[in-house]
Amino acid sequence: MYSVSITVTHTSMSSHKAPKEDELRFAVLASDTVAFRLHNNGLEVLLIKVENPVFKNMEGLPGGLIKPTETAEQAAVRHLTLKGGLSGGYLEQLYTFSDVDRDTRGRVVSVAHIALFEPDEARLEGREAQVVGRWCPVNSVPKKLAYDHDIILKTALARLRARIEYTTIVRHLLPKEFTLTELQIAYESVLGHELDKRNFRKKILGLELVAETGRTRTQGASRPAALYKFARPGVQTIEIL
Amino acid sequence: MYSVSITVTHTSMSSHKAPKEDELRFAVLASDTVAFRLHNNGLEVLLIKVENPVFKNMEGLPGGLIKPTETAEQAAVRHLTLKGGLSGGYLEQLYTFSDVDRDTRGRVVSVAHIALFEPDEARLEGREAQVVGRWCPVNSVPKKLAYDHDIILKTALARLRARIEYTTIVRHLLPKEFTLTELQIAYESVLGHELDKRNFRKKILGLELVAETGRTRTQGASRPAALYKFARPGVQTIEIL
DNA sequence: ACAAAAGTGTTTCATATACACCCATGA
DNA sequence: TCATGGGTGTATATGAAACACTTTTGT
Repeated sequence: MYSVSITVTHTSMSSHKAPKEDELRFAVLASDTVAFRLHNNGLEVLLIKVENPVFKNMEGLPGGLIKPTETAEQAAVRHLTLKGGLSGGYLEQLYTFSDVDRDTRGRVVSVAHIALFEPDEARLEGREAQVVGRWCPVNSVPKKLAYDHDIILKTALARLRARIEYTTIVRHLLPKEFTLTELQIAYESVLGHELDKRNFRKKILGLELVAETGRTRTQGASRPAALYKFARPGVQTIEIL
Repeated sequence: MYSVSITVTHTSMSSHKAPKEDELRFAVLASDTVAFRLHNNGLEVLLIKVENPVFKNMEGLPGGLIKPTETAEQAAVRHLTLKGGLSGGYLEQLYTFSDVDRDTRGRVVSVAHIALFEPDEARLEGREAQVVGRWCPVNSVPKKLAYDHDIILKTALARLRARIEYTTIVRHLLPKEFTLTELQIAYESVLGHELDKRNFRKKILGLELVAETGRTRTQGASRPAALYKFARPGVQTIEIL
């Protein structure tokens, strides 16, 4: 079924003598995902119990093998469903980690992704799946994670913080309808610092990224907040020059 | 030698029944590189003759297999040396292309990179290597390239254009010492539009990205130009917010 | 009436843009 | 002296940052 005929005529495959298939197919392909959600006004990552005895009692990122019949992205989705009962969510490729010794058990190349979940999507409900993970505030993540998952997480955080500044990815951390305060808290949670309310609103509204839904939400004993939605579908890039 | 023991206890590898090693190592890992240089005030890409008969008479990107003992980056460097006699250069990971059918001969997952060469480094000199490539102006690239290399090139160009705006990657397309006019032409070539000379210089000097070397260069019958170098080593990110 | 969160404007400062002429050199 | 590319400044407009009070609701 996945026994494919590899001949060595491709520019991407030329070599002086034709290698045997064993030499070509030497690595295991994996997919590890850094899943984020917002909770209690903070950014959280999904951590998973690791069973490899080398990393006894350590946690790591959810992930798993890529199958012959699926892309790296499809594998990421599948493993999130399997490990966390997570469905939906937004996925974006992060980086491919190919260090020769990154896995203790042999050559494993990992295509890492970032996943973002809206609050409703982010419940860990293992129905048919065994749920072995927990959401952990990014500031409380154990210093050491299994494998090179520290590095993957660090890379993911840097990327998320960079991209939230010039894209509308933040939308995938929020429900369809949200208040401007919720949007501001989302930015603050990811960036790790506070923003001025008036300037924030001026900027967001000025860019016409969001539109009023006309609906409002009342939260306890206070003035009702207008509900907004993102004006255009998908993640858009904000022109900076 | 590359017979590694893969057991299925990793969080990244759990599955209901343990697959055999053959099933785990099903894909060929490749590395394709989009190599850029500046030449005649324009941006050029390195294209290579493709030997796969499915893509008869088509060109593609330089690339090749990743070996069991090297990272994706090391493979990229090795193949650039092999195919183009190119050494040195700056390399940055672009994206991993894992579509199941992207290669006609079976499952090949490609970790693509962007490579930037300074004018001196960018000569195609096949010494021990067979040189089968040519530098092609980005605007004259054939509409159809082999495999999914159109998409890889498009992705690379978008990334390069984005990153030149908020980093100092452009340094790797220029010699160590350069005039401000050369720097401006580099930006214009990559971005594809002209810039105002006075505003450009004000901005570059204001950011203190470059420093005068004290040396000058005389070009024909005109005033000598001051030579600059980048002030700090490596690619730095320019704060935009 | 009060507590709690929503909403709103102005001033100041820095950066972006538009634009045209003089300078140093080799031929 | 002329042709060639190098180098410079100012005025205007736009966006960023700092900053505090009023509004609407539930209790």
